[in-house]
Amino acid sequence: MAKLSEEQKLARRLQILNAGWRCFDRNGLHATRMDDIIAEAGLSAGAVYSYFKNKDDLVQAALTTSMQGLAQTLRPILDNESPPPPVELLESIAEAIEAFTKRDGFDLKRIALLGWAESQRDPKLKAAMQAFYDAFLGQLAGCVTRWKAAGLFGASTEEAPLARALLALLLGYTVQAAVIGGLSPGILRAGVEFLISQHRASP
Amino acid sequence: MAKLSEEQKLARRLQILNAGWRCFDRNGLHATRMDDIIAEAGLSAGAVYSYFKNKDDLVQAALTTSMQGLAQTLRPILDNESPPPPVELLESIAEAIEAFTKRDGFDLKRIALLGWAESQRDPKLKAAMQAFYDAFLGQLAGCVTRWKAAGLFGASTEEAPLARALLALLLGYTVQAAVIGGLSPGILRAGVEFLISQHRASP
Amino acid sequence: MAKLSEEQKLARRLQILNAGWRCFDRNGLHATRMDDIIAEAGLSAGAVYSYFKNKDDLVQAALTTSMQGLAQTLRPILDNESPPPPVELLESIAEAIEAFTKRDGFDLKRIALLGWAESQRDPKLKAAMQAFYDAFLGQLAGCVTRWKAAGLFGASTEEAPLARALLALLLGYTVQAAVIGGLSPGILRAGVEFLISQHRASP
Amino acid sequence: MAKLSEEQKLARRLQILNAGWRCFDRNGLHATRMDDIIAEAGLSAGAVYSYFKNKDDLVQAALTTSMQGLAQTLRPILDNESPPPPVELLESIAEAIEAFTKRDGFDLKRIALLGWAESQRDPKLKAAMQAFYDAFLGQLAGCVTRWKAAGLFGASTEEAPLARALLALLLGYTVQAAVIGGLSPGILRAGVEFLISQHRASP
DNA sequence: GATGAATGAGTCTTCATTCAT
DNA sequence: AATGAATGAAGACTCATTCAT
Repeated sequence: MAKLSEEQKLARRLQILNAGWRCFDRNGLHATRMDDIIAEAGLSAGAVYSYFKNKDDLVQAALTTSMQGLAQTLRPILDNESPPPPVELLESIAEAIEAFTKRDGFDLKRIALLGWAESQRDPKLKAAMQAFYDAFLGQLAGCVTRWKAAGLFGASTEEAPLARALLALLLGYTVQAAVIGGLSPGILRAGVEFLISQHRASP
Repeated sequence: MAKLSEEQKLARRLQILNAGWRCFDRNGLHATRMDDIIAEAGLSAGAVYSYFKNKDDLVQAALTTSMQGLAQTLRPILDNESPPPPVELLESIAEAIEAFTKRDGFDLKRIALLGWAESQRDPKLKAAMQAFYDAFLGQLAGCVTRWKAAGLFGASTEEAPLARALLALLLGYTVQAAVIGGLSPGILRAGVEFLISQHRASP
Repeated sequence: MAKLSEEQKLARRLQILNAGWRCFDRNGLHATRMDDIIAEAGLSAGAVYSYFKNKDDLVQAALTTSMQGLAQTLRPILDNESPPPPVELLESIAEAIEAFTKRDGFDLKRIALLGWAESQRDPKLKAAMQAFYDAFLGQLAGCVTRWKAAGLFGASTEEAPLARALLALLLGYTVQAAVIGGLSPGILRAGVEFLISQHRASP
Repeated sequence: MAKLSEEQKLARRLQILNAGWRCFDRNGLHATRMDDIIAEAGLSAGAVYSYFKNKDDLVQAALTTSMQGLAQTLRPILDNESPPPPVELLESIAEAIEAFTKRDGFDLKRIALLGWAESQRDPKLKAAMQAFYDAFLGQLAGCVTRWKAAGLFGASTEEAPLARALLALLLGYTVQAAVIGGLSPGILRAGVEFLISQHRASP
């Protein structure tokens, strides 16, 4: 049989990854059997095992590929030299997340939940996850710095806690979208706008 | 072995639940073997199985008991007739969560992550989870109503989106605490305070 | 607690045996759990085990007691000095079997089937069964001898094969009654009468 | 391991069935462990489970395959347009049963007893068994009809009861062969011949 | 005597992975 | 390169029996 080109290999790998995501979305990481993924991919066991060393390898790839893709998607928004105000930034990140995670037959937000759970017991995954979120926090902190420079926040505003709060909103958005449903970037934005609208004692 | 009193049975059940929580915290829901829990509980297989029909039953109980306990813990805070302003409310809820979830040998926040993941594939659990969070959202919306009555928010403030945002902050707090670490109720509070401090165009 | 009289003990034993028969009838020998019998008898585990050494002992007792009871029931019919002709004898034996085996909540004919199956793997039971059927065959052979003496059969008639055929009819009656249903002593009698009515070449 | 042909699969299935029959013959349906069958078949657990869903499935197959095979074996004898007289028919059926059931390392007559017992608690098996015996009875009744047409029996002879009696003889033959031993088709034939030889009042 | 909670060896079944063809 | 049959270790659960109270 003809040798596969590098390109074909990558496509095949993605095909398996997609099958994995679909299965994981449906049944979780552990309850999904290799046979499920094999059947969903429409390949043979041997074929799948020639692309991934074992189940753990495939799980890692499914999770990290997802994270890397999201990081790449969010980069232009987060690295924006003059980021829009928090509320708008949050909404556009949420919309980017939504666009990136909504796939045919699965939703990467749901996969993210699986990844968080799995990271509790898998140190390698935990490290990857921390690196991803540390970078995310760093980018958010950068936005805060630029907001301060632009006069949107006072000089005493600390980057780290605010970045944490912003990340919390996005993470909490993801949990609600996956577990409860009924949430959209617009609603999140509205909620945060209402929160900020809290009456303050005049100076 | 005399007939066990209802009280003794409950204590034994809790003993098994604690063993389960410890094991789940350590190794996740699926990778934890019944034997792990049995050994951790210091009982025999038969004894454990006389309190829980099967592994799934124990998992359900571990997850729902945890949710119910938290709901009960938060009730006085959330049903407060004159709730403190958002920032303080968030901090005190986060502190209550912290106090409730930090256990000997495990952390129920980590268990919550496992529950979210599991709820993706278990409809019964998903329903329980939705009921829990719907109630939570309802209580938060109640706080918003009372804040509006107290003049803290304008009349046009909508309860639902704001409740969603507040829940997102708490959920995101939980994820960060479990997955990244380095977060405390105080830091969350500070972050939200900074967020609210955003300069606004004067009216 | 007061000491039980011999009589009470026997009654209690029979109570357990009845529970056993009911359970065995419902679910077979092996699929019936001791707990089933214990619950059906309305006793405690300890109580049952004070009457029967273990499950095998109870099974043996259930099976042999049933056989002994039937042997005793059939004795007057089989030891009759001037037995009625074969067809009538068969019908009255079948009727006696019917009367003996039809119980409240179970049917000892069905238990007999379980016993035959079990005797394939339990040498002790097999021996008991062979003794029972050997005695049965002996009694039937005795009837044949008396029929010959009474001129009902020719002198060349052999006892053993005829006894075997008669026993086969009764055993086959039992199987059909238990497995297919729709059989009664009267139908069996009619069938054998028709069989005997076969036209013979005149001498 | 290339793809197995349908033929190879059937052979493999039969190999497992044979192992099952041997084990069941030796130790009964319930006391036989899957590991016994697996070892007897010389396969791995997984291999056996790829041919039979579970133990119950294998038991069903062992029992029904046996019945189907017997039905097929007896068909030419039972559907014979001019059946030999009852005594000869019985003998030839018994001989066919003997030839069909006597296998290498087991005896399907003994398995039949296990099947009757099991059918008491398994509705699916009970239905299969009833269908099998109903067909058998129908074929025997057909023989009676043909005997009547041939003048061997009077016009008033009823098919059903006679068929029942004939079936009883064959079933009783099976029980005796399996439980007591010492019976052969020839002895059964002799017994029935003696039974029919009963002196009758001349017309 | 009676109870019924506890034990733990024993079974069925699954599923990740391999490798002969 | 590709296949998919075979492996077998691992894990959930049951149930006969005991014995402390």
